[in-house]
Amino acid sequence: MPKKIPANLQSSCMDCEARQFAWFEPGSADLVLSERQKYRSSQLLLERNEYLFREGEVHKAAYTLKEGWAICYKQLQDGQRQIVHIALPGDFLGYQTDPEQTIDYSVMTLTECKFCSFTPSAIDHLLENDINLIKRLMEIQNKQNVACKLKLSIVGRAQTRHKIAFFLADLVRRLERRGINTADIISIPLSREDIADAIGITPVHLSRVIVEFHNDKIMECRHNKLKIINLKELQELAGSAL
Amino acid sequence: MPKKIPANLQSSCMDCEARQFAWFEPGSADLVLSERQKYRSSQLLLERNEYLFREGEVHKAAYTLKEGWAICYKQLQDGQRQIVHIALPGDFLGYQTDPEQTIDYSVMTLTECKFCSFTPSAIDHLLENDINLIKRLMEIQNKQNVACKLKLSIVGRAQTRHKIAFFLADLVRRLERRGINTADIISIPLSREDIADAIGITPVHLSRVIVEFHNDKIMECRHNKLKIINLKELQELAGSAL
DNA sequence: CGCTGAATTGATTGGCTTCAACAGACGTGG
DNA sequence: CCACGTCTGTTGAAGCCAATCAATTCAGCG
Repeated sequence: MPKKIPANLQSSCMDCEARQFAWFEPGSADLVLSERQKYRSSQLLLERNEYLFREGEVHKAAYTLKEGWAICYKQLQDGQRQIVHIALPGDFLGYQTDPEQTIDYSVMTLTECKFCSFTPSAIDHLLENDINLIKRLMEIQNKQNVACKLKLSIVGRAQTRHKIAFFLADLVRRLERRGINTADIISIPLSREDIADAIGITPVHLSRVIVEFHNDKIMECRHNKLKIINLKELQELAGSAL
Repeated sequence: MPKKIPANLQSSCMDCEARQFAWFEPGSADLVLSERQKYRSSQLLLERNEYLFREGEVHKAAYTLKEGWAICYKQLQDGQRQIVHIALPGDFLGYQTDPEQTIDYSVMTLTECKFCSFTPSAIDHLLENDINLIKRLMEIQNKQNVACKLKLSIVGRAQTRHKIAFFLADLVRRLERRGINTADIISIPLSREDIADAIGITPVHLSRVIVEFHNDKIMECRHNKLKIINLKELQELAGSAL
């Protein structure tokens, strides 16, 4: 069950580590942050494997993921799952220009997660009074768009080895920007099935190719631990895309 | 070569058939349309198989496709092509929040095409003075986002028959909304390779499955002509997604 | 220590690609 | 108007990559 964090225990936007990548990014407008924060409706705590919202629901809030990992996915009628995004701290989820519309994907936590939520009226108010927030929101949408087209082209046309390399290289880059030392062993709360569903292959085959990568001294990936051995080669396999 | 249409021959936004789907959509603000039109920088005429812009370029304008068909695609390093969108009249192309950024996809015409172009400064001016245009632009980005995630999930996880059905059903729906009678024979300027590159299979295999569909009395597709025989079944194959 | 779920590994199948040959449509020029 | 070349699309045969099914190993945990 999603748990609302009591108001007196909620943390401030000012101290948020995720802010660097989030809607309320740092900038010259820091003075008005406390003003903005008023419109952050509340903070939410979810356990592992809980849903923030599910595809098909009319779910009117939007969220910034503050802490934890989550997956955004769509489901086909035959039950097949395509993960469209691995959500990391700072990612903005669930925003729709029309809040009455059913949402087109589900968000499920992979770890315990903290979210900051925004109601449509709060978002409206922020947008109407802060041109920088509008621009930033557009930028976020734009980036999501670019990333989605890139994934589409990789999933549609790349070879399996390239798909895996792309997925990992992309993830590593994003973790790096969040201050994680990716030269060490990295903790990754993703199952084989999660990765497979993100790149459109089966977990069985993924397993085999990961062994290949290990033999080729590119990377190791076992027990939710990822160790990049040859980042340069991984990125080359991933393509100039990164 | 792209050809600029002389100012005195440019058509008005007011009479534009594509407007219904475009940025300057009809609405209560029709009175200010002539005001908006001032910021439409110019109109462009392209022949078949010409580029509006190419992936990797710094191309600062954005466009509404007014007439014709075009493809938006990305290219992998090995030359593989993924078509990310079939552009039809009204579609808004090439917009980026940061005009200095290189563009992430190419646009090539499939037929003679007419485009209405907007410079970044014109867009900025429009956005700063018309809250409805901001909202409309957000809505467009949002829709593109939703569509891209849907394509990703189909290309990643659906079976070939479903992919083809989805591609065609989606196209038919969009043509219908543009006033084309899709019960008749429809002219489609797409080669086998184009369709194959949109759904991530080979043209050879596509050809075979199209024969199957013909035998199953679902649709025919030959010589750039498409005839839907059993729309209901096509849509069912395509999935509840539509 | 045994239970459970995930990951690996092996054997087999099959869907799709690849390669190659052929047919059809279209445009051009004789 | 037909011959010719080109390009696109179709068809056939062969092979391979990845999926499937099943058995085994492994890690985590009570």
